[in-house]
Amino acid sequence: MRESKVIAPDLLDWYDRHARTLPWRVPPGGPPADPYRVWLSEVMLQQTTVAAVKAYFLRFTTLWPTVQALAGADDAAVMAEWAGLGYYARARNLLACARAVTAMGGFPDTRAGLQALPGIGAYTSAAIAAIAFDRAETVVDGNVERVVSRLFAVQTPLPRAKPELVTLAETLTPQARPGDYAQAMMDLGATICTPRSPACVICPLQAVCDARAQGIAAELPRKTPKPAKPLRQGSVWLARQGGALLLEHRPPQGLLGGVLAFPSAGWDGRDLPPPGPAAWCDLGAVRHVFTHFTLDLTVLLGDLTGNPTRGELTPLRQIDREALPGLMRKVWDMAQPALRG
DNA sequence: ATCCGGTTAT
DNA sequence: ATAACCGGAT
Repeated sequence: MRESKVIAPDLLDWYDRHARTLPWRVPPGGPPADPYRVWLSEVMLQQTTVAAVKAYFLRFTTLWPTVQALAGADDAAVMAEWAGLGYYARARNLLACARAVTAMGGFPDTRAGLQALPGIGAYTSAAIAAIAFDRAETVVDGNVERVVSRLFAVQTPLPRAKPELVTLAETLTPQARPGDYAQAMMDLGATICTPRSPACVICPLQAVCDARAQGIAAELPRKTPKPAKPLRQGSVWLARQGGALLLEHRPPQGLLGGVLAFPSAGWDGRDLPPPGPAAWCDLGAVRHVFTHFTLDLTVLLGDLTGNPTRGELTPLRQIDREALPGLMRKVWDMAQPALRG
């Protein structure tokens, strides 16, 4: 059992003096912000920095001041305004969510109700419930994970530590001012308890921070090193004869087992020669990321001058792109200009 | 060149 | 359980 901590009073005092002023924020201590603006900003903030979001938020709220207005917008207009922000599934979910909310007469005011909406997951539902509806939900984003892992000097590496960090974070959430508290945690993570060099000397929580006491704040949270993906290289042959290309079924076991593919070699443990005699023309390389490695495959096109040694000649028009694995689709796509010209 | 980060689909 | 989705920061 870990020692419990009380941080909300000190953190809220700090927030009252140092809260960032942001277009979607209201000042600390006052009534909560408009749920529409909280939702819109939180969705934009998913995987995206505050600096990048500001201009988009202003533009969206000018164009569409309410969720009803946004619900009535053309899909294409919203996609166009979102352009440049990235992760475009967010924009599609944004519209679906705006329409659902409009149909139900307004935003749900509970975390569960919010999380049932498109594009709203564990983080965003808690953030809206806390910030817009003053509910004592615990908001855990990357900032909070970092702050909590340091406060309690959690040595378990992420992502395995996630459930432990959520549990610890829940013990810290106050009943009073949960919205300001949530924003304070994120501001602390963004401005003081930063990933690289945390400013512990000016941190309002330095006195209760275990990592600070142990001098390991900058080393936390630990992360399981992503298995370094080695780069492998190989060749794939587009062996042409008349209007047909050589295709083969890969060996039933192992990588891409049993799927249709253009003959290839050099990257999957097999080191085979070209599937027939031809003068090969280098079309360039396709890159494909597998679970354990990144593959650069050199695409070679040639007209067979003799019998193929493996595979089956398949008429071009009979080749179904959708029947190929992703890697081979990339190869197919790259070859299109050459196969026409 | 590498790190960072929520949600959804698979 | 994990990969796909993108752009910005370091």
